[in-house]
Amino acid sequence: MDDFFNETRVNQIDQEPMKRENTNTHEPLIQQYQYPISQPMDDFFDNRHWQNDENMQDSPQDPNNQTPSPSTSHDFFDQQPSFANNELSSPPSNRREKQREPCPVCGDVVSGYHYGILSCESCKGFFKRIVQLNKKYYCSNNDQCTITKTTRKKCSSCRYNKCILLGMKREALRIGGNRGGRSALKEEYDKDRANRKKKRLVSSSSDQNHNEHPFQPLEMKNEMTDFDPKPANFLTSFDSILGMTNLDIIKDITSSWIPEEQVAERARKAVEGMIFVNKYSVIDHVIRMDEQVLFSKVLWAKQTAAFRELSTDDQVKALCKSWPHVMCLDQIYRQLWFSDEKHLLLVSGRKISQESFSTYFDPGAQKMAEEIMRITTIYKKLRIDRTELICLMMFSMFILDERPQHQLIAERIKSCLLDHIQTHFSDQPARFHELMNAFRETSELARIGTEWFREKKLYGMIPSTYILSEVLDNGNSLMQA
DNA sequence: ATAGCCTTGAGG
DNA sequence: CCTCAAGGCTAT
Repeated sequence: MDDFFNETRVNQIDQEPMKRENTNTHEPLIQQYQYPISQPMDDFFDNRHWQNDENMQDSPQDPNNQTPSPSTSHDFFDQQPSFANNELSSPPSNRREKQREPCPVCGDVVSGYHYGILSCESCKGFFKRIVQLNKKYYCSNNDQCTITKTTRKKCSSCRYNKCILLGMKREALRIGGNRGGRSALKEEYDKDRANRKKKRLVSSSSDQNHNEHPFQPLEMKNEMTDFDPKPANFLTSFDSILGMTNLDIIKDITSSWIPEEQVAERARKAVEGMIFVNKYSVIDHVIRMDEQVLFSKVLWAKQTAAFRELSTDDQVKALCKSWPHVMCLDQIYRQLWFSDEKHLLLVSGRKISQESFSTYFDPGAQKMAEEIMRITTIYKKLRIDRTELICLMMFSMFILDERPQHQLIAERIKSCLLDHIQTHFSDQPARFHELMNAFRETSELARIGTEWFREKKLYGMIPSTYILSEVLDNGNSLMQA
């Protein structure tokens, strides 16, 4: 079963990597709508060519196109890769860049691009083994292990998860095991190299890049300029939320938000050519899209000062714990701003009417879909605005971890939300509590969703080739009652 | 199983 | 030619 899915996904990589067209034409319109209820977007969206995906083109695509990966600061400068003996024959800047990169996974010395990211030899070999031999590992520490050069042998499960989350791609392994030649990911690597070069120029000309954070996605600069640049009046980048006002924080997390249309574009590419054959294929379809949604949320989060408060490992852990919440809130966001009360709107734009839930979904998924519809109406009644929803999503990423640092950030986000409400809804003293009540219901749904996901996985209906499945299926203690 | 070093080979 | 990211080999 796994093999079957492996095959289908692996096959896609030999094709040309996906090219992103600029699809940003609608988003400014969308973002103007702060109040979904009074300004329904349905008309606007109903005539879109992508609203139903019957007419999918069969152009090649890369479902894992989104490649988070780090670039770093750090102090491994003095180490020399032992294999860099051809040093003199290559462009010096390029070489030097590689030398000073710590491996994002373990901190060892980077030897080049491997399976999608810059990494060291050992992590390259590790990832290759895992994928080639189709190994499965389990963590006895609730997927909470920290991976460093010295600890990397201790927990293969956490190491592998970290590889995946940082952007290593199983598909980068060749099907036939052919040696030599160029990587299928060459274009990505070239882009990333260009970005790093640009970034180095910028940081060396302006200031020390002492505030560089190690958890930066590959091509992030590109992504964000392609996507949704922060408004010109908000150019400050903060080191820490400690030095920011609540308003700064709100601006920071809302301006990095990746527009729905661009998430949709990515999700559609990921399911191009797939058809709904049966209920299982719907699960497959939805999960494949959700993977893209999640990547977008990761990109978003990593742009924000609040999330950057955490170490790389804590960021990974935070995502592992909160992804069901994030996905629920994102679906609610989609329902509120882009759908109507009668349909569940998938991120691809496909609509599923409430009456046909039972046709498309198994009973568990049906219950969840219905819950989404119900909880959406609660938020709708409250007339939640975009800022509030985005704050709640950020809040959910911290509140599930009991450690003091996480709780502190969660509290801060909460106070931002409170501020926002007091400023814009001063006539509604109960609004904050009502929102938090709705959030509690959303959390309960996320818990149910997690159980559903586990069950499906147990029955082999969610292949472990999915990142969602492999990396993020570990939020055991999701709920505080 | 790990990780350092070696070999390959398409594309520049 | 050369590069460099894939796969391979092997002592630990």
